[in-house]
Amino acid sequence: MVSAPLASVRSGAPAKERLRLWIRILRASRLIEAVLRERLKTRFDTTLPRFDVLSALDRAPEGMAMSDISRFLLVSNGNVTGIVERLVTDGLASRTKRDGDRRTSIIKLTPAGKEAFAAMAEAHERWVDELLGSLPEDEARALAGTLKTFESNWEGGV
Amino acid sequence: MVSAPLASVRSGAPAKERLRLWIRILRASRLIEAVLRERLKTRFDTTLPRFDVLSALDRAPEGMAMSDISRFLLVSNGNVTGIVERLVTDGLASRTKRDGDRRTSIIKLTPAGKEAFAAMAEAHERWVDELLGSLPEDEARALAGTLKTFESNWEGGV
DNA sequence: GTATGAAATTTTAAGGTTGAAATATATCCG
DNA sequence: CGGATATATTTCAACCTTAAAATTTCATAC
Repeated sequence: MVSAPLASVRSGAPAKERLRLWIRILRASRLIEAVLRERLKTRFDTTLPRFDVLSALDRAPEGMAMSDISRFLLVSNGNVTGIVERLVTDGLASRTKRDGDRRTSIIKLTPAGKEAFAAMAEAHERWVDELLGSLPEDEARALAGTLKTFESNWEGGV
Repeated sequence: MVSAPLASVRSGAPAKERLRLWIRILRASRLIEAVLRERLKTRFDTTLPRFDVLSALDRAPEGMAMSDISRFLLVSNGNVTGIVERLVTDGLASRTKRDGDRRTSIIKLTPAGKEAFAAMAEAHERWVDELLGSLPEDEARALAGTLKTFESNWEGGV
């Protein structure tokens, strides 16, 4: 035995503290998600996963491969298959083959998809602003900064 | 027309700022959840929702009604039905009727359930500590405080 | 060119999730 | 008492989600 576990050495009781933080992050995101989901349903008759995919596609006018979408949204490949399928059926997205690689589909928003997303995005932004309205501007910025650093560290570390 | 929209008056461009924050919260929680889910599966052959229910039950030695569980975990009633069903099948939870009200079931951990949860909780706490390890202690505390306030405001407002 | 392995995607099975409808029980009030 | 209303829960259909297996296509090395 060379030393106590690192975690115990770092400081008082960090594990408990971080666990509490994690629970708070989880609850906050679930509270917000629940409201957004419900509003997307009642006002636009759509779902959060569909909105997420539209949102990803909207930032990529040149289109995205299926795997780009799943990587960006942090969901599995098979998951995206079904959602895109329904978006295509509904006329909001299109899929074409990429020249030179018949494995890859390129998914794009259709004009109808762009239009539908624009309306949703506008409402979505208002809702989020409302739901997070109790956070003072500076705290929001600080929080975002901390989480950004966290996410950056993720790629390298974990 | 009396005034510009409140959001625009409060300060520069708060909506965008809060939207960014929301996206970061969402991504952070998805990143962490993905790891926890994968580890619960490989090391304990269970799922995050099951773990969540066990965790809720563990804090309530006297047992919980189905609706207590769903309210606490922020999920729907019907959802809990299925998860508890499987926990009971696996011998980790028990359901009994409450005297005087035959609508209500009281769900409790069995001894096997307590034991299984204890092992998982210990690992879970270590994992979270590891995954959030890149956050300095003071930032973690600040973040938790902000989120706590946010959650408190929730009940009153929104 | 042809085997071999890598890459992109879909399929499949199991389970999670919701909102709404259905069921069962309790309570309240005239 | 008996009907109306409220509460606790389950059922249902549709969709989301994952991990793993299967499929298709590509790239590389003989």
